[in-house]
This record gives sequence, structure tokens and C-alpha cells, in this order.
Amino acid sequence: MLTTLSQPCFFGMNGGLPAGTGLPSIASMPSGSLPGVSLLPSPIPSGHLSVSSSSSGMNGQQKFSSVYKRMAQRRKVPEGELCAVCSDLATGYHYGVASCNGCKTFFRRTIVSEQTFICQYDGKCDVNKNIRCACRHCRFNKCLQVGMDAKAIQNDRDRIGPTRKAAKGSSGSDSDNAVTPIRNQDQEIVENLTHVEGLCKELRHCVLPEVNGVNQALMFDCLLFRTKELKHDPTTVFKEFYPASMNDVRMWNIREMRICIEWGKTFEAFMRLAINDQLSLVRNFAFTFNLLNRVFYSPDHGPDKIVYQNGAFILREPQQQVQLSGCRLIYPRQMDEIMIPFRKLNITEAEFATFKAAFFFNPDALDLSQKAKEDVAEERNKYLSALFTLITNKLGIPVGVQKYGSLLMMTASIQNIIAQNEENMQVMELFKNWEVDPFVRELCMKRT
Amino acid sequence: MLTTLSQPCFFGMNGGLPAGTGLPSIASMPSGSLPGVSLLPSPIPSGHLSVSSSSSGMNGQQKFSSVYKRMAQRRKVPEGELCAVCSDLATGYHYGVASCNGCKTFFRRTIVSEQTFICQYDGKCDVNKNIRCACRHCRFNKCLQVGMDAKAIQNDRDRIGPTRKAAKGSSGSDSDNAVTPIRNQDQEIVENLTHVEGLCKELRHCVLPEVNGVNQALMFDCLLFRTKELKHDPTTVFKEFYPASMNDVRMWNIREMRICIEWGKTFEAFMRLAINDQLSLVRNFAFTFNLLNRVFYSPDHGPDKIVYQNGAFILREPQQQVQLSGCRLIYPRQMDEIMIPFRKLNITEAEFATFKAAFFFNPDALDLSQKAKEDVAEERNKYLSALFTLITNKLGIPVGVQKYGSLLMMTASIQNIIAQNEENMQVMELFKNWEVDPFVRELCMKRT
DNA sequence: CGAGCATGGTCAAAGGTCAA
DNA sequence: TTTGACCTTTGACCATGCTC
Repeated sequence: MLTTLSQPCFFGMNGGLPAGTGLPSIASMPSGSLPGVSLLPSPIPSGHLSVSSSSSGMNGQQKFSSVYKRMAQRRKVPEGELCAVCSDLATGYHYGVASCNGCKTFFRRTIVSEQTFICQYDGKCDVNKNIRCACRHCRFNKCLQVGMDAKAIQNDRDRIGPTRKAAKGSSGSDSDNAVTPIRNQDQEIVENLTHVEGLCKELRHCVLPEVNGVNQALMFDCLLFRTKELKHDPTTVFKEFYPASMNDVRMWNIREMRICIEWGKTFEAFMRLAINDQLSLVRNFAFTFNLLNRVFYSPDHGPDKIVYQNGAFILREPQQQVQLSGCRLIYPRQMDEIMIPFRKLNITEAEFATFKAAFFFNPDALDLSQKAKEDVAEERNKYLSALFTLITNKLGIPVGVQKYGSLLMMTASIQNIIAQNEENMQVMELFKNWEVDPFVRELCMKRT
Repeated sequence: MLTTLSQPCFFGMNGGLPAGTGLPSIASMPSGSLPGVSLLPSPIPSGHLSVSSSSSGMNGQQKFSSVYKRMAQRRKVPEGELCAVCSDLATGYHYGVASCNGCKTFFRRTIVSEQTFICQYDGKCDVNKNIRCACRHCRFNKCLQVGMDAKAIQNDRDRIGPTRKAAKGSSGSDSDNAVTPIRNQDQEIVENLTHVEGLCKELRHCVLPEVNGVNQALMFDCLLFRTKELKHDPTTVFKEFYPASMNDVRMWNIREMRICIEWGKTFEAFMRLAINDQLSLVRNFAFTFNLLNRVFYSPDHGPDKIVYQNGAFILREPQQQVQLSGCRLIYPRQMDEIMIPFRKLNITEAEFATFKAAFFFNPDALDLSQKAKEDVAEERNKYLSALFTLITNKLGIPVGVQKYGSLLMMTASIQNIIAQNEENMQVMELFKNWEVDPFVRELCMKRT
């Protein structure tokens, strides 16, 4: 067992030269496995230790560092003490040496990442507070010279999540604290999706080439990568706000569902599917895509107004033009159950894009072949993971889990509204009070 | 996941082990062994210490603390004893286990601050002195596994004072000598829900008292806590498998939706709502509750058969008896989109119960008052957090996130099927080909 | 009453975080 | 990408007070 230091020694040490007393518990230090750094062969037998006896086998550096460590033990750094490396104000003894925050962090990072630096001059660069970042080779060398001890560096600790206060008291369980996994793959996925989201925005304002049915649209090359070749469509851009007409509704429905198909074709996993499975996914999702984009990208004019990109708007109690007899109104529900929650949850564009991808790859889509189900489920999992990482990296696990959960549970409301819409479309067909566009019909109507 | 220590082990160990041994058997246990398995076989019951007799009149906490004290009295930690958690040098017996300072402090802090950790991997991280800080979830789990006892944690040091004297003088005030161990909030939520789930199972086989409409059912005391007073209903128990008739369907629909109301009334947050908001939540969820329980508790007879508790079953291509003209069949969808995914995802009963609670508290339920929305959303968040913790504790983050996500996205399919069902009910009303029970109608039919 | 030990508390120095 | 001010977590050490 290690002996504890007697207090008198401590105070003596603080004032003057270190007396040969104890050593900090080397046994409790992590055994760093760094090349070129040898560990003490035996972790101190027992009983009392003295510097002289135990340091007989040490090289100069080790002796030096143990002295510093002893000094550091239980003793605050004196007021005004300077960093032994750069002469900035020291914040304490770090790795055995009075040093500043910067040099402390620099030393750890260098060791942990096993970096090697090369001096651009002659290896004799000055290291002080003002130019300490100029030469990393010489800064690191200085760290070692003044006795910073790589053995004092521990293994990776568990992640702790955001340190900046989340301000909002998420009433209840702020108790949770946990890891935030950062995965590169997830990040890449999100970046891709966000990029495609941008392309969709461009395509939204282009003249879309005519197609003859959904199948043909699925066959053509993806338009999203050719937006520059397409003509600009002036009817899609904002000029003024005005109450939407049924023509606006129709135009945007068709346009958005065309974009949905182009968007779907950007997924490799989608392109690998058989045409019937592609059709199944698209038919399952197209109107949702339409709906989600409409409300997400609607400029915020309060909770009672959905605004299209060209300025046409729909009110909570909608104008006569967009009402059809026999159809239940779904605009208030779009506002209450999708638009407002999106805003309340503060969904970012990246989150929105990733959410759509997870929604799109639905293994339970109607008529999806058994064979495709697995691939689709796997693809969904990819986007679910990416979405989770995206959200929790910003908010931390406790709050992130709730946002992630709330967002995913919105799918229930969304699907419910979609069902309502389908019912409406059937009413339209039945009473012929509005001619449904053939393209839209093909995508939205249930086969009976 | 969390392991509780079984009391007998301590007594047995304390009294039974040879004098020179103490407790090192714990430390030398293989790290993977479960406490219930490895601790129980303590050879000799209590010996000369007569712990059992002296503790017969004490409550659990006192029993424990006195045992610790006796233990401490008699036996110092042997020289060179290792920490049962991380194999560092032990500094003594802490919370019943030979352990180092670090693990001791870590355990106390975790309990006191009610923290929950989530493993970044699969919950099987190694814990030793070099990497003990790498995964806090696994370190804490190891603490519990080797038998650290949360009940030994006091939170007011000064009140531990005259334990013995108080116990002798006045019985009663000694209960707060040591604070009741603080259980993890999420875990408590899940345990509660699972308990209620069990009560629902009982109620499912009882004769339910007649009620006059949903409002009345909401007013009455919750039946779930009075199942013992209710008569057993023999028509609800299994006798043989047989094709379900429309009467089976009807009986179970009514029954399950009655249970839904009783179930809802077990939530404090629900009881705090105004009656109209209660009605809104119940109307929004009752059929979902019905549907979910039906498929979740259906005995597994393959992917093409839903089996009721009394043995009545419905096939994928259902028997004539349960088909109604004009109604779209929703049984295959129930199987494909709910029953099979539940089984594939390996949803446990605890997960199922927590999922239902999160689903129930829907801030977007139709007609929910603005005032209630916030409370309902907050309540949902509670269950979402609990569900996440439940899942990731077992599976770790990467896999858990996907299971959590997939489960929540099932709400879309479920809601879609519910919408289909509502449509069917409207058809039934319209064509009068089946008389919908008034109770069911009140809960399921959209007001127009 | 003092010896012995397991409690909780303390705080310097570890590591993590994230805006710049 | 790197930096470093600022944050949380850790654990050696300390004081306390129970039990014998």
C-alpha cells in the first residue's frame, strides 16, 4: 500500500526545495503505450518510498517530473506563477509542470494523437506566449524539456455531452448524461442529403420536362444533377402574396411529386430496387414528400398560414377557392400537426432532409416485395442513425432523444393526414367535382 | 439491467467466511458472473455473530448498515486486495465491496446525482484500472454486479448519528437514518408501466361492470386496482382454437377499449387533465390500444394468424364471418405492418408498455385544448426518454437507436391502419351492414 | 475512552467541448 | 484544422462519527 505523505513535508515542499518523501501513486496511473516511453518496470513494492532510492534507476527527465508532481500534489500553483513552457499565466500544475491551459491541452493532444512535428528552422525557436503557436515542434520539445510527463496522460474517457448550458430547463430528467457518439459515416450521409436538398430547391423553380406517367419518370436520368440545363419557370417564384387558387394547389402538387421522384432517384439503394419496388416506395411517399416540403419551406407567417414559394397562401379557414364539397379540410391539421410542431421542435434543414430519407425507406410500404423489405429496412436504419447523431451532437442525449422521438412520432400525424387526403381524392373522383391530374392520381390513389 | 443485491449474501458471507479471508471472494470473481448466481452459494449461515437474530427487529437499512459496521470492525481489507470493480488496489470495503477510492466515489456520485449512462457500444465494455473511465455505463454496471449497495449511501452525513440509541428508545424515527436509495427515474417509470400492464392482463379476463357511455367510464374509480373484486369472465379464456366470429371481434373490441380507459386513468398526468382533454386523448388512442394489444399478445402462430386470448383466430385471408361488404380488409396490414415488425424487433413487454404510453400522450390529438398540449407533450417526452433508456441499456447506442427509431416510426403504419378502420366504420354506419356498438362508436367515430 | 474503519466532502488536475 | 477558455469528472486526501 502506498504511504501517504505527512503533512509537514508538504508545507515544507511548498516553500522550498522538495524533500525526499513520497511519490504520487504511479500504480494508479494509466500505462500509456507510447513508443519510446518506457514505464517503470515494477509498480512500487510497498512501504515507504524515497526519491533517492526509487529514482536511482530513472533518467533525468523522470526524476525531474516526479519532483514536479510532488510539488503539484495538493498544492495550488502560487499566485502569478508563469507557464514553464510559454511564460503565460499558469493555471495549475499540469502533467507535473506549472503551465497554462493552452500548453496543457497542446501537450495532451499531441501525445494522444501521436503527432510528430518538424521544425522549419533549426529547432531552436523561441516559445513564448505570443509566438507559442508558431512552431509546434519547438513548443512540444519545450514541453518535454520542462518536464511534462506523458505518463500522466490517461486513456480516453467517456464522452460527456454538451457543456454549454442548454438554457431551457427540460423539466424533469436533466439527470441523464451520456455519450454522444460521433460517427463520420453519419456525417457524410447528412451532408449528402443536405446537398441534394439544395438541388431540390433549384429544381423547384425549373420547367420540368413532360413525362408520360410515373414509370417513365423513374426511367429517366435524374434531373437534379442537370438543373443548369433546365429553363427557369417564372410562375414558381415569389412576386407577391395572394390567396391561393385551386390552380396553385394543383401546380404545386404536381411539381412537388415530380421532384419527389427525382429526389428518390438520388439514392443508390433506391436505384438498386426492382421497378415495382421503386414504384411502391414512391407511391407510398410522394404525397408525404409534397406535404412535408410545403409546410417546412413555408415562410413563417404565423400559425394560421401556409405560404407557397410563389407567394400563394392558404389560411386556416381557407378561402372558397380551395374548398371542395364533400372533402374534409386538412389544412388546419397540416398547420397544427406538422407545420407548428416543426417550428416548435426547431427542425433544421439537415434534420429535415434526413428525416425524409428515413420516412421514404419504409419497409412496410404497400406492395413492397418481400425481398426488398430487408434492404429497405437496412437503409432506413442508416438514416435513423444519422438523424440521431445529428440531433444529439447538438443537443446531447437527454434532450436529443426527446427531439428525435418527437420527430419520429410525427409520422403518425402525418400519415393520418395523408389518409385523410386520400379519402378526399376518392371523393373527388366519385363526385367529379375536381379533376385529379393523372400523374397525381397514379401516385396517390389506392388501387382497389 | 440494474441488479439489486440480495440481502442474504451479505449475512452469509459475513458470518460464514473464515476469519482470515474477509470478503476477497467477490473481488476474485470472474467479471462476467451475475451477482445473484455467484454470491448466493455462501457455505455457512450466520455463525457466532448472530446477525440474523439481532437484525430481526430492524428494517432493511439498519440491518445493512450494522452489518457493514460489524464487517468493518472485524476485518480490515487484506494487504494487496484488489478493487472488485477495476482491479486497482482496494482501499477498503466500500458499500459492501472491496474497492478503490475511485470506484467508491464514482458509485456514490452516480447514485446521488441519479445519473444514467448509456454505453456507446454493446454494454459489455471491459472495466479495469487503465480504462475504467472509458465507459461509465459499464463501470456502474460492474459496481452493481460485484454487489455495491446503493442502500449503504447516506445523503445527510450528520443524521447518521445515534442509530443504535434511537432504535432502542423510539422506533419510527430511525427510518431516515439512511436515505432510501434513489432509483433511476426512467427505470421507475418503466416498472410502473409494466406493473399496470400486468393488471390489464387480469382485467382482460374479468366481467366489466356496465357503464353508460365513455364519460361515465372516465368518472368511475379505476378498475385496474380492484380486479380482485370483479368476477371472472369465462368467455375470455382459452379453451380451443377456432375461427373468430363477428361476435368475437365485437366482444374484444369493446373489452379492449374499456380496458384502455381504465389504463388511461392510471396516469396521474391524465387524471389532471380536464374531462374534455381526457376524452380527446382516449378517443385518439382507444382503437390503437385495442389493435396493439391484440397483435402484441397474439400467441405466435406464424405470420398469417392473429389469435385472440380466447382462442378465436383470424387468418390472413379471413373467413367469411368477419368480412363486411364495402370494407377494406385490414387484417393483413395488421399482420404485416404491426404484428410481424413487433416480433422482428423483439419488442419486450416493458418496451411495449412504455411505447403505448408515449403513443397515448399525443399533443396533436384532435380537439385537445391548447392548454393541455404542453403538459401532454412533456408527458410524452418522459416516456420517450424512458423507452430510449430501456432499449439502449440492453443494446447499446448504435443498435438501440435503430430499434427505438423503427419502433417509433411504426406509428405511421399504425395510424394508417387506424384511419382505414375508421373509414370502414363509416361504411358500416352508412350501409348499416353491421351495427357498431354505441360505446365503440363514441370512441372511434369522427365527429363531423 | 481510544482504536479502527467506512462514511461523505473537498478541490487540484485530469479530460471533454465548441466557438473562434 | 487547430487552438484554448471554459466546463465536467475524477480520485487522493481529509474530517467525521459509529462500533466495539
